Amino acid sequence: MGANSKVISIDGIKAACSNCSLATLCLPFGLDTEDVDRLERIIKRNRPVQRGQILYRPGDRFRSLFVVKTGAVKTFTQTAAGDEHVIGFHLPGEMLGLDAIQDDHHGCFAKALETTVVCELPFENLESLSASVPSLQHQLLRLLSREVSVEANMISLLNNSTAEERLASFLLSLSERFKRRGFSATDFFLAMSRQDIGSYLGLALETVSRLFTRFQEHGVLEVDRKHVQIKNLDELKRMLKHQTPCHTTLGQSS
Amino acid sequence: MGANSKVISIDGIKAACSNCSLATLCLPFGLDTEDVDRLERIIKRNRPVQRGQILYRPGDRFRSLFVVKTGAVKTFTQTAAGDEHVIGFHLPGEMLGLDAIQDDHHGCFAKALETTVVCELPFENLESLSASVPSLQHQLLRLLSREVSVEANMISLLNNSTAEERLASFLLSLSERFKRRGFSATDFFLAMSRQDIGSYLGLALETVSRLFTRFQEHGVLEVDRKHVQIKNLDELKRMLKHQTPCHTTLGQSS
DNA sequence: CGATAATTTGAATTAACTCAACTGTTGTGG
DNA sequence: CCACAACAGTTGAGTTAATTCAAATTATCG
Repeated sequence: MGANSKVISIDGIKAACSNCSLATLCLPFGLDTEDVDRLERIIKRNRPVQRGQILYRPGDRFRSLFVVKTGAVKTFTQTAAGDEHVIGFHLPGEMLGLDAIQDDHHGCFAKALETTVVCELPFENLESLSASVPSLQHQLLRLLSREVSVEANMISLLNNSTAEERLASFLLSLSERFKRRGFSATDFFLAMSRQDIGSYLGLALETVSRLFTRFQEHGVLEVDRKHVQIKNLDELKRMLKHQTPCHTTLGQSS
Repeated sequence: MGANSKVISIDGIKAACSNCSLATLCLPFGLDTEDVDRLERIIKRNRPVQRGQILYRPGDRFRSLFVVKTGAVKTFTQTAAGDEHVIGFHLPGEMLGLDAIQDDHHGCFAKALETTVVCELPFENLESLSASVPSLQHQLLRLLSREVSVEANMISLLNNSTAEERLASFLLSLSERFKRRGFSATDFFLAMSRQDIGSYLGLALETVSRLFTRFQEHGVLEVDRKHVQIKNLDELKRMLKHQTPCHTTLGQSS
């Protein structure tokens, strides 16, 4: 950490927010060159996390926020009985750990769904830097606020939608998020299992499976295991038209 | 606004965070006397809002955060068809508007459920003050983070609980919140309708009504219209024991 | 006091769940 | 490289928790 930005670190990769394709989706958004430079100096670039590895677990001391650079992470809790409750999925450019600022400890698990690279932002440093960089403070507050909004949309989705609408909403959310990161909005791979999707959407995994089948039968999707192709984006959108509130931000997880 | 703290405003009431019984639940928490003083200077103390009045609506420019001093506020969206989806209930000491920082506009309605007094915190002032008062910045981030956690718990509740568990959780949340504000934890009045509760918990209002009846039959509650007495707190807690995650903060709204 | 709104209660319906069996995929060791 | 085990996903059938629709009852307010 704290390496001068001109020095190339041992593994040949530095944090380099300034070159990062995700910069406009991430904390550096709205910062000028000099401020990005200051931000870079506090970021730790971690080595890749392998599929199945845990980033943090409940009770862990909260030290850093994480941003997914590549790969995917799921956050979840576990009951005494041992079953998982998925809270969210985090794709490149999305931050995790925001819920832990509150009481200095993490309250859920974060696990890599595939080989994943994250940026680590030591929170104490971030906080003190924010105090002297107004645009960084603002962006941090915006990120938190965005998380609140996104979760409120999720609550609304769970309260007022059928299984079909939930899955449609989930797929559209993924589509949007991939698109914004420069990937195809209609052809992508799911990093998570049917079980995970079901847990996230409050549905039985069998229901998720049946819905994939039905969507395919109706020509909305082409599904082959983890590979999803959206064949009729409009129809997918139409599925949740009627329950749209005032101004919708599709229920995404981070 | 910006009145010198020694000057008594026209209606004889000043913001007076320093004397406020809610200070430890609110933004001043953790601030020293001098910093609280600075905070007070940017707070607008508004006249009471009557039952049914709107504090803000979707599309309104976001200018201020609000803290409920007395009374109760509900936040909700409305579909094109005109039905409400309740997002949360806000009791004394709880903040609202945090979701609007994100895009500078409110995304939901905030309506007083009864005669309510709120403190208004102009966000621009709050933000610039935060930059120079580290403990205020920290407390603001904590509040946002807390909101994220609370909403995550709500999502978990909606995903994994029966109607009975949801209502039990809701009542326990109210109980906790009243208790912390120095009111009775077992004897209180509901500011919201069965309809509102149902909308908030993702249940039909008839289901809520039936559950109140059942809880009463089982000796858990004594219910008379809006008046609720918890007769068996332990039993209420037992209802959601089995689904408890790692460390539970009961699903409250703010 | 009468009208409108809120709540309760009943009966029938249904969306999603659970349980169960089967199929396909992936990874491992002989 | 194949066999087998373990896991992930699909499909079917019966069950159920909560819903919807409907009616009756009880507050609330001008």
